[in-house]
Amino acid sequence: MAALQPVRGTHDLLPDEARRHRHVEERAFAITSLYGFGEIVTPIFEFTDVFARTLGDTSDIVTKEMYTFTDKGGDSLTLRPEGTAGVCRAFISGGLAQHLPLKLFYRGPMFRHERPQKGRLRQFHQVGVELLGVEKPDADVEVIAMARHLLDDLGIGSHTTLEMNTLGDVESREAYRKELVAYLSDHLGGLSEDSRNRLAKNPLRILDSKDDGDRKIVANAPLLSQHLNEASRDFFAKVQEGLNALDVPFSVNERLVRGLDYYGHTAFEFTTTALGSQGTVLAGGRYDTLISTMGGPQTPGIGWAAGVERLSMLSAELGQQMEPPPRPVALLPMGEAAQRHALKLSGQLRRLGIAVEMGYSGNLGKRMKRADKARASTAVILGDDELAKGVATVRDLDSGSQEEVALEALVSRLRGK
RNA sequence: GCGGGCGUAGCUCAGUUGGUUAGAGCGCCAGGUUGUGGUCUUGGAUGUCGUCGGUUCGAAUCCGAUCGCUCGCCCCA
Repeated sequence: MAALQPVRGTHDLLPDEARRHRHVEERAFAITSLYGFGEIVTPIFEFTDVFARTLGDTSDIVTKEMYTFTDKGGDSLTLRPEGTAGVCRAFISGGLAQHLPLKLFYRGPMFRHERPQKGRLRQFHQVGVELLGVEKPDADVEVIAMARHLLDDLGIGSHTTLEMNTLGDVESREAYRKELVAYLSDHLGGLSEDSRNRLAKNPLRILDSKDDGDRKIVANAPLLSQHLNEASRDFFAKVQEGLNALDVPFSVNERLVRGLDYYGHTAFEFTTTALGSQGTVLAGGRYDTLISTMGGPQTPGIGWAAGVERLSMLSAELGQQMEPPPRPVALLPMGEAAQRHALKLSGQLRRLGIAVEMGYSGNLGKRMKRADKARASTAVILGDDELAKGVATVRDLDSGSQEEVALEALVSRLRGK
């Protein structure tokens, strides 16, 4: 037990859990397909710069959570902590600008070196989307509605709520930032240590602080919404109108600030109370400056990412039933001639799309037991007696009734089941 | 990175104020039924009591360290 342990914060997915996990990914893929998204697969590691430059020098991800290592060639590489930076890098290196607008879906493992908790692992999985090349608020509406659609599809829609905010465009944000810093500087003494550190680097984050002292100060702080220029205000209004038109409920949370530097305009977050303190289930926002910052052509983007483990836990806890895998037919050959015959039969049946479970060894009783455990619907007993008569015994495992069926008729008989 | 709780069989857990051979249920294996499962019944196996060290005549039990899990903080999916 102590000898061989998985690396801290990593987790094996055994078949039952893996199935649920896969279900989430497949539904996400299916739903996003309905909106015209196609899958992109990017490497799980990139040059460290890809993340360090884009996520922001002050983000927690960059300062303390990255899995960074030096490879044999001396390059600094990092296991991807999130998906957007890699997708944008692929967009630039692949010269995809000529295919805009681009709707991309991705899924796969992400890595963050932090203290594991319920719904938080060091290797975890996300599904996410990026819509590139559309600067109009229609894109925001579509992408957010799609997120709602997915959560509903997974049966957790009623347990999640959508909060949104706008961070405005660069001009609005800079103007606000100045005023916020001025206000907070006047109240420096009351701020927590964390927040004092954030003041110079990323003051907007202080709005989101959970520290009581900070909250009191923040309560009277100037609001971003009052510093939005007309374009930013108009943009946010259009997003809200669109969501209303689609009957996607939301509330505006002025203190919602995303953790990564590249966001502007729309920021949103679907949260739940059913997962302890890890309440965020799906989150995203607009990033119109990211690609150009990375050295690509000025290209607007909006996207979101969702934690597969969190979605999977939620759908499990809320009792959404998984479709069980198909029930197999169990073949129970007794004797060598029967074994050969059953082997052939298993091949035929499987090629017809019928699941087959073949007992590897043991007497009939043991094989029956295994057939039962495999949830087989039917057991086909093939012994020397039967073979000599040119028949097989077909037993219905639910009713317990059985009959002899001619070998020639066996395949069509089992197919009919 | 910081704080609290917890590590006993494959799983869920019990184990009295330290006292001899460490228990239950479930699961697993075998018999009852040498070719008939799911029910029933009888029996059986399985533990470096997370690890290392300390206190003690004696430690699963007390102390320390360490590893892991877990909950919360920070932050996030």
